[in-house]
Order: sequence, then structure tokens, then C-alpha cells
Amino acid sequence: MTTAPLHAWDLSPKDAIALQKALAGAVVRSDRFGPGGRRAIKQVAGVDVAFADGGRTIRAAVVMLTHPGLDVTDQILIERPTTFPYVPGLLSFREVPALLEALRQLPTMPDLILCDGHGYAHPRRFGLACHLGLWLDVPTIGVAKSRLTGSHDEPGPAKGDIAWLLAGKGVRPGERLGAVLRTRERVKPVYVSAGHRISLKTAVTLTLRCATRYRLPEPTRLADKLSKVHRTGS
DNA sequence: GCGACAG
DNA sequence: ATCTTGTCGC
Repeated sequence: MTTAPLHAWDLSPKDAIALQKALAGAVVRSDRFGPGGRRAIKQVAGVDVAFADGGRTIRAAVVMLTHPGLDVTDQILIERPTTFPYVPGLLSFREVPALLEALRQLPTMPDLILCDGHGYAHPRRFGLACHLGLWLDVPTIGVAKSRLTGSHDEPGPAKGDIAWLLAGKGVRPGERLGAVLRTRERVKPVYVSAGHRISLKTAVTLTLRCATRYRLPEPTRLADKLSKVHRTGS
């Protein structure tokens, strides 16, 4: 096998997996906000994508909000051809390129990004949130709606209740990969895991802080809504 | 070999 | 993810 380019998105599945293994070790899983590593979070962004034309077009959306006020300050929506198929475990190669194009159109880079998908809770510990965060060197959190890997018990029924997502057989079995968090009473929980430059504990705290009255935290919920806005409205 | 499998 | 209508409940 040839050496996988350290910065390319059009890789074969085999090379994409090799790249994930090579970059996983560079992900920082402790709190390092801002240039100095301890700046306050004043801006938080949510990102998500949707597909159109039977999957041939990918639409990336980013919504910027103030923190902790959660007032929307910027909204970006871009479209481009889909270039990578959906392959479990390789989601970042399909969505990150479009997300980067949308994020670079923001007037300023956010202090934190909430992603729709897993971060550390990934077969090779390199989910979409890790990949995007490492690429931009910005703190990121993975907030997924369903499980990709690992096992867990059912969290309590109250808002804020959690259950740990634990690794199955493989390297470090039983390792804590993320948290299954109940963001609203009696609603299906979400899976929270660290992306880049953040600890799991802080990821859970911030996700909960952004989850005001819906199952999904505001940044991600609004980005999801924006990505599905068809051309006609404004 | 047989399932599982983010969006 | 997307394809799809109405409907039950707070």
C-alpha cells in the first residue's frame, strides 16, 4: 500500500482507514480552549449536512451562536457535489470537506463546534468531530443521535441523566468512549463524545448547557434545520 | 462465517 | 441521510 496523503479527501476506503489510525493519536482529549488553551467560550457553532438530488448534492450548514446566551449571529449554507459514499466509520470523508467550505465563510472562527455525529466514540477513535476539530485545530464535540460502536445501559429518565458508552472487545475493552445523555425527560438520549481539545466531562456539561428545550442541543438542531431549508424561503 | 453499522 | 401523510399528544 502506498503512503496515504495526510491531507486528501478522495481516498480509497483502505487509505482512509489508514489515515484515521495515523491521525487518531494527534487528537487532544483535554480542555484546551482558545490560543492560550484556556480562553472562555464566547462563540459556539453547530454544523450538519443534508443531501439532495438523490444524494448527488451535499448541503452543509453552519449556525453560529453566542455562548452562553445562544443567540444566533451567523448562518451559512453551501452546496457542492457529493464526492464520497456513506461508509460506516468513514463519515468524515463524506461530510467534512463541505463543512470546511461553509465554516471558512464565517466572519470569525468559533471557540467551539458541535457536530452531528461521533467524535472519540468511533471504531478507531477518530469520528467526524475529531477529524474536523484536528483539521481546524478548534475544540469540537460529537453529538450523535444513534450508536456506532460500544455498549451501554439505559440512562435515567431525567434531563441530565447519563450512562457511559463503553468499548467492546479490541484494544482497551471497557474503555469509556462517551456518554449517553438524556437531554430532555423521557426522550431518546443522544451520544456525546469528545472531538478535539476537550474532555468528555466538559463535552457533556457544554452539550447539556446548549440543550434548552429540545432533544438536540441548539447549535446542532438549528444547523440541521438550516441544511434542510429548500431554495424558496429566506 | 455471521451480524453491526454515525449520517 | 432520503423517500413520504396524517395523526396523537402536550
